[in-house]
Amino acid sequence: MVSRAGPEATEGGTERISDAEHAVMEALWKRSPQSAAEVCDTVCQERGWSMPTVKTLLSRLVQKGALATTPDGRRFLYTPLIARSAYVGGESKRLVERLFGGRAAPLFAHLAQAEALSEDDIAEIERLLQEMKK
Amino acid sequence: MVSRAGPEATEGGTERISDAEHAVMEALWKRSPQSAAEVCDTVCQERGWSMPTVKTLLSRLVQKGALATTPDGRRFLYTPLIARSAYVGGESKRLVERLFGGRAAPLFAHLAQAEALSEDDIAEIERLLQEMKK
DNA sequence: CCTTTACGATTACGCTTGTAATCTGAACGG
DNA sequence: CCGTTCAGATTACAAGCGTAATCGTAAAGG
Repeated sequence: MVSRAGPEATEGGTERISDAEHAVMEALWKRSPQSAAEVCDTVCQERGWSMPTVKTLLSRLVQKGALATTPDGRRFLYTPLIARSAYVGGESKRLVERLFGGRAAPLFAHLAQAEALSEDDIAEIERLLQEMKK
Repeated sequence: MVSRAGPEATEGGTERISDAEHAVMEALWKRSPQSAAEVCDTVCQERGWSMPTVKTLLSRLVQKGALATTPDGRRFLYTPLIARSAYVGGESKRLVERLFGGRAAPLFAHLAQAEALSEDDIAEIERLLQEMKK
């Protein structure tokens, strides 16, 4: 094939990862490489999917450049090409930008107000703040 | 009509608001009520949309129960039915859950690490923390 | 060898989203 | 009264997504 006219044929992980795809990525971030069957073991149970679904998602992620495949006998092993931290960072930034004009403090205020912060969270954040000030 | 057989026929804003729809909501959160034309004035410029697009988004939002309409002469005025803070809270929570296992501290750590926190942010967060501890 | 099986690849299909054109009916100008 | 115009409503349509069945083929077992 190779004739795919995608805008970023040769590039690393740029295209957006969907929600379902994200679940698959999580499995592979936890451990990699894994075969499709192994990924399914994890994910199919969590989300009630069937094998074909996982296959599709894996393929799409490969297409998007988010996963690499290594042949292993007659099957493939999948490995993430983008780091979890990069994904998480990107998503967080998107949210902060979309909802809080790019400022993180309002996000924090919101979480605080919504009582989405546990005691532990607060303690840890304080610790982080201390650390940052040094 | 009232015959909408959605799972939450009588409820406030439950259904998910898409990205494009969100832009429209923002315009109406900033000021409301507004007519379609007024919303378009704001949004069409920001996002390069045309009037019909805005109309569609407004309709979908009404369908979803996110906007109310008030007849005003031969047109409608649109008013948000869900508060911005509710939306923002929901989205934030979704993100924290999806990406950080529901704990906010890791999100914070991430933002800190990514240097997405300005001096001001940090100062304000400290202030908020102080307040919360009281 | 030939059949079963276990893969990845291909195809499918309905839903949502982004973006918009067209239709229809009411108001307003003459 | 009648045509023009300006609303909302209806329809459109391609792309992305969630979910999956089917196909083709290579391995593995008898």
